[in-house]
Amino acid sequence: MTIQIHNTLSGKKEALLPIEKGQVKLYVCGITSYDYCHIGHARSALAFDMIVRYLKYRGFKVTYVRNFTDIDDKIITRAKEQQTTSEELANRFIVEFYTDMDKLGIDRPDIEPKATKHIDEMITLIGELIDQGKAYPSGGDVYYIVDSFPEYGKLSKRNLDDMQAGARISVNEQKRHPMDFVLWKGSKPGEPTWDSPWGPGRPGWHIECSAMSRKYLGENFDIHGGGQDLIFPHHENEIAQSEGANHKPFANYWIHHGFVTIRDEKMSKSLGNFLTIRDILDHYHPEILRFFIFSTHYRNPLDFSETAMQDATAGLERLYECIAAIDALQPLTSVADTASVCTDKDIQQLEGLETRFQQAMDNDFNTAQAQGIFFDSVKAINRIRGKLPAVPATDDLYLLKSSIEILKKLANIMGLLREDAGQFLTAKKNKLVSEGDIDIASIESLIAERYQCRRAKNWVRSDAIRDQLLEKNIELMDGPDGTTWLVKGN
RNA sequence: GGCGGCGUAGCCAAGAGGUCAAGGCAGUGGUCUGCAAAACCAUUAUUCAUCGGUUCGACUCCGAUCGCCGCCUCCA
Repeated sequence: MTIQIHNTLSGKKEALLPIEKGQVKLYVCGITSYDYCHIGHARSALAFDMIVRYLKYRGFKVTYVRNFTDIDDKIITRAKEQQTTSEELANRFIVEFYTDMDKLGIDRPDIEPKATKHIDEMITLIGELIDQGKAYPSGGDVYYIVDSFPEYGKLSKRNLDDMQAGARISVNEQKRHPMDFVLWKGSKPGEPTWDSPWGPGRPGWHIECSAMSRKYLGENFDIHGGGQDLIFPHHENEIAQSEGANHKPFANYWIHHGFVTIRDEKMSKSLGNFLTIRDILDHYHPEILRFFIFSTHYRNPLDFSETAMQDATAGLERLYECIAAIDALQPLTSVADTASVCTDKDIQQLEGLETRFQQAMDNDFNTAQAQGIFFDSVKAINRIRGKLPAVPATDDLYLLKSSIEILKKLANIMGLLREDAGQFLTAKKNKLVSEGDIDIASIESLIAERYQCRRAKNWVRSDAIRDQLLEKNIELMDGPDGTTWLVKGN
């Protein structure tokens, strides 16, 4: 069974057949570094983190390149506002980016090139395009001749005529054709600048990815990815530049993930409806964000809301509760000749876990379906656990423990279930207590008092204590081993 | 206006030409409990926006209609 990937270029799912057997070369457009990252950036980083991990899990060697755009108009403008240099600003937000990525537990790509470190490569590439008559200098800028690339529009499925019908193409006297796009921008006084054969300036946005992907992955490589908003013009232009210069297919597969929306609208600075990664991480454990993001297929829009995050919290806790319960089973109590309590259905369910997971993930990285499979397994595990006698059969115990190990291994591809289950659950409790207006000592002392009341069958006082704590959002649970408690809410 | 996508139970969300339309949340019933809570188990769509067509058979393919979203300008 091969991995099927939805390829934006063909609009269809295709089997992943790398250029070099067993080796996948992946280029992903990273951030423009001028501000804190929002959850849309998180989705991008998380999606490709998952994809890379899955490819590795399936036995591929992966070379993963993700760039930093550290020079562009927004950076220059923002640096001016903050009375600093573009370089300082860009570097500062790269550090902040890493802080967020580390908190989310995202692995570093193999290569993370910065645009400003590859000006020479870009100048070389622009020179090649000019030599081939596919670009022209004009007024200190250099433009790409879109008419020189007959396949222009093949990725975004549009043609030059359609686009010109749209009224929003900016008029620019320097351009021969309104859709020609800039490869090199002449610099204005006070702007960061590099020397070039066409005068001082800086690179256009699209050229960096063509130049850097060629340097690190070659002229033709396997997968190129990014957000859906990059399809046009960014990736379309990259294709025009790279295939125009190299006369070879550029990326074989294009993967584009969907947006994170809020109230069904794309997050954007102009609408002011964006949330930064750290906004979220202030309130939610990183795995909750991951669980939420992977609860939908990567190409679909994902609507952020408190409710959705609460659902994600509940779902993730269900998984952790299951693990914690199995962790708590004592392996030494098992005896070989105890009868098994597992039904064939449960055994089949658990033994099929990894295969079913692979089938889901092979199908264009369907994490939503994969999560469903986790829950199927949890249900089977809980069902068995519920029937377990005080001295369970060795085989049953082994099945439970090994299923949990597989579950954790597979969930790890999405970066989930990495924590110790007990710690995950108590950490949350402690956090909630610290946010409330009662401390653990008072809770414990009231529970101790109630214990005495309950022994004396003083239900009135005992219930009063319970209600008193409930007002503070502390819920009591009487079990055979004493009373435990939790904090209501999320 | 052009192009692309989506519309599945109260909410979120998979699936896919033909046995029961995954799973999560919420709801309901049960186990447990002094009563609860939590947890666990069970259960919840004769139906997949609407209308036509293709087919022995469609939620899944085709066409139209309605609604929503995105791109066409920087954007993950």
